[in-house]
Amino acid sequence: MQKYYQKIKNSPIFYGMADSELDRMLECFKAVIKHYESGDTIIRSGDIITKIYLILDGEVNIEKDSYWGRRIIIQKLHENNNIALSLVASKNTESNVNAICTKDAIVLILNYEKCSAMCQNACMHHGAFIRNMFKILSKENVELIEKIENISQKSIRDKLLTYLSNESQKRKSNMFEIQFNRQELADYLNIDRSAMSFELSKLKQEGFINYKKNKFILKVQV
Amino acid sequence: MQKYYQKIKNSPIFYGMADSELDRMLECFKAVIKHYESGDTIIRSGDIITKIYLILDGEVNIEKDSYWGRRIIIQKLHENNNIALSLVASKNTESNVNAICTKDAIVLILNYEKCSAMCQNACMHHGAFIRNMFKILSKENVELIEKIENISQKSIRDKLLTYLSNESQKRKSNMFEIQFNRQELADYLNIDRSAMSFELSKLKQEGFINYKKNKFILKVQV
DNA sequence: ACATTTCTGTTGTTTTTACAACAAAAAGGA
DNA sequence: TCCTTTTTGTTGTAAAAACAACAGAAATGT
Repeated sequence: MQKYYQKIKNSPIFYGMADSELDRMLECFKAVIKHYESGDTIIRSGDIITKIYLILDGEVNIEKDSYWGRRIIIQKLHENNNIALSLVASKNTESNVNAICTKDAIVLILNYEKCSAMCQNACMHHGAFIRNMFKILSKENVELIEKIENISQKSIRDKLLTYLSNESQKRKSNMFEIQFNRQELADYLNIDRSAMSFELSKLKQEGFINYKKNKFILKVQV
Repeated sequence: MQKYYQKIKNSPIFYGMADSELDRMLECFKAVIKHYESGDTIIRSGDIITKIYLILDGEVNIEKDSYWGRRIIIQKLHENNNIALSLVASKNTESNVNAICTKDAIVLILNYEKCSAMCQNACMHHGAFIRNMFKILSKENVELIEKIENISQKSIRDKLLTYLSNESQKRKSNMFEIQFNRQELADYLNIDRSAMSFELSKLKQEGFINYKKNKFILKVQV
């Protein structure tokens, strides 16, 4: 735990807390560190969730298997993102998604139930904690709406352009690197990989974009 | 304001507050009531948002016009739902969606900025308020993920079955009424209305579902 | 450096969807 | 009630996407 103290301290979930406060919070939440390897399932659809998972390092996909066996990537999560916060907070304890580790990860696990139930002792700072989580949730919310915008486009071309221009806006540059490989991007946008590759080539040929592997350049403002 | 006092009091956003507390909150937030007529635009994409809108009655669609002029319905909101909470809370003040009134609405408008900035006086209960909003946000989050699940399905048929079975689960009955008319449902699921109608007929013919107007019956567990 | 595996791009074919145009049914108003 | 308007269902056609199969490029391990 000590090894990751600085990382934990810098996490937005504990933003603005002094060391002594943080220590008490960690104790109150019965915090533990757990390591996952790429490919591990952190949460399986159907699991009863009572803990919050804070990613300190690595990469985790939130996925869903459709009834017909197709994978849907809902989100890709990294350092400082949380898993299951909204689920636990909404008392909706049964997960309906899978959390799959895609790059070896270090995860801080907080027993939220425990603390929120009988929070008399150390948690004068539960207030600050809630405010932080509130901010995190609201940001997630905005991101989910953005994802809805991306996948709500009519054609493969529109989905790509919307996704790329949203990424460009976020990075405040028309030159950026995306987090997905082609298959993952296709799963994220709910389109066929090969059809997507084809459309990307066309967009490159027509001069709208340029790319090499995961580095993209938007040539026109969409 | 007095006219709607009971409705405001019962709203989840003020859950667990005594009358005196509520009064002070409303003052602190400079709360006002505003009426909108069906068709009115409450928020336009691009607007700078600093207030939270709580729907006391009526219906509001959160929509987005794609660059190419197609309408996307992101959410349909009713009594007790809020508009712009996540936006304001994430300090992301420029709206990128439209909020359109679809049935005459009564809306309580709260000046969130004002209060959260200099909250010394009445707001000992700001804590309870934040906790309530936190819960609301987390619920919204779960709903957005459900919407993503719905529209991430591959075919029109799968989208319909996923949507209908999710609705059925929420109402805990295989017989339920949906909130959308056909055009709205098509816009929500991002599909063509006529193609959707055709698929609905087929599903009915094949015995998977039955429906009349907005009343649906799921005949098989999907 | 080489072999092996994974990832990405290309092409033709089949399937699905969007679109347009219209018919039928339902809702609303005078 | 009848007329008008809105909503929903049906059909054929054109366009787009999925799928499959494979080639080429890049990454990985030895």
